[in-house]
Amino acid sequence: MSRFSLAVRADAHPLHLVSPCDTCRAREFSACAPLTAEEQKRLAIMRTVNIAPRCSIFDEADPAEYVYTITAGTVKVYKLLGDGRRQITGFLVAGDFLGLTHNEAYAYSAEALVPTRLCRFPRRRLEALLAEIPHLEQRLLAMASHELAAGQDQMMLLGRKSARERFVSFILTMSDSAKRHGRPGDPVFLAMSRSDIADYLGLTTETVSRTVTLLKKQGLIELLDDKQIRLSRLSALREIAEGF
Amino acid sequence: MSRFSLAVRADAHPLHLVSPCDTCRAREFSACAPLTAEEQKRLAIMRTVNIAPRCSIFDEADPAEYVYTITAGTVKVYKLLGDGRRQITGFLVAGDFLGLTHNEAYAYSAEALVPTRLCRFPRRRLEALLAEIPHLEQRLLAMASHELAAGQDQMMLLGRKSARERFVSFILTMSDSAKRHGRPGDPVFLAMSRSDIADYLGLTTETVSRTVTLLKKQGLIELLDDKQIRLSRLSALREIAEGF
DNA sequence: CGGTCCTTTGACACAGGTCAAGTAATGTGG
DNA sequence: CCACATTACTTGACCTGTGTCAAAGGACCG
Repeated sequence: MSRFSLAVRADAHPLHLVSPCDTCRAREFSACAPLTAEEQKRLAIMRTVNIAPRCSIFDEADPAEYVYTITAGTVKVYKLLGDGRRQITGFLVAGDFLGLTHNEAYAYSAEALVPTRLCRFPRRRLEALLAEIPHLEQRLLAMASHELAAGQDQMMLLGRKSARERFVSFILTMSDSAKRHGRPGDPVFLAMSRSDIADYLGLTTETVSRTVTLLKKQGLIELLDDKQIRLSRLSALREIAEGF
Repeated sequence: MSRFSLAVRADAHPLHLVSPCDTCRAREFSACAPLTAEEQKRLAIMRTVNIAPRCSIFDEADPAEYVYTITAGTVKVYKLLGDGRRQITGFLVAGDFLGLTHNEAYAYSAEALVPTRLCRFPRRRLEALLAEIPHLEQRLLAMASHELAAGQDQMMLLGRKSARERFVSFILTMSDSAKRHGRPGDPVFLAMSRSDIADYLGLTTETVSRTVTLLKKQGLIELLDDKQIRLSRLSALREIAEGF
């Protein structure tokens, strides 16, 4: 393991190149020595950026100058069609990587949902960094392969599931994700608006609203204060999500 | 660049660990020396497998023992819902990688569409290989990142596009992909059945059929023999696909 | 308080699904 | 090479889940 890969640990610098998510234990890297001058110099080109809610981080077709890791907050990633139709392709949280591409332009837009802190790194230099830090690349590959699997689940959701199945799948996924990040999984907290949920699930806000109302009436979920949802009958919800 | 990474070139062995697609030029690797005994021994665990049309390569939830590269033919990758609804998440062709996962089970099923040749490699050993061949991992990361972008396009298609927009996007994507692989892009050849197209686009065969008929009537496409489609008014088709 | 935005609810429309039948393509055995 | 079976594709009639449009609460905020 290269000395330099140790340097990108979470507590050494604002950039979480190694993110503290389920597969990536920040703790693993916390025992290493302080940075050398050479390493400090390289890391100096990283910057912490704070983003207010509803602020754009970058837009589709912008030149892809930076990659980011999210250190706090939530980001939505979306694409637009010519006439303004929107599809949200993912919600990213602390520990997630943003902006990785092999093209010269971003293929999607990214916007903060809540007050968000990012660490940014020039993409050109990251490519050089990747070349010399095999472990970083491994980690990125693991993250990409995880994203790929999640993407296939989402295609199944968008292509074949009913509105009810979509919403139930969504809250179950959010619950699992919260648990993996060490937050409570049962009253699920949904940071995003109805219209963001709709654009993520390929529905309209009206349909999402009606679906929630019906699930509530049927005693499958319970709406608590402050965008929290209790999963009242978990196994029934699981069956709905899997299409039985 | 490690000596070993040269050994996985296309002409040295049936396994295209390095695939001859747009970003990966098999030619790049053709000038290197013959394999050493050590390298030959490692490569001996690769096997060429021939698969007939409609034959399963592996199923969702099967233990993920192998990874594959496709050397000839076409493979469809799909997921099933509890009641049998199907979503095809991709069509893979020569040069594509199949079965990469960080879990112990495959997250989807794979089946040959036409007579197909695969090279398979035990996944456990691939992980070891990745650790010592940085260039292979870089290539995989590039492929994964390309797949990720394609997946987002597909989410937009499934979540927000009409049947007509979906079909037009589909044939344009197939056309581009054929061109990248050095085959003609204008009369597009669609190897898959209507029902596979439907399951890929989140539609029914009937809707696909009606959509094709209408596009034909409107002079936007022309159906030739043997599953070939001529893109008669390319710029109009492009506009439809982008939602204008 | 009064405005703005978000969410819910209702009435209705329509794209695409379902069911059914017909036609073309493909395969198969004699 | 031809009957015949089978599967793939197309077309029609009708239905339904979700979208559209409109309006009425609610929540938040200056």
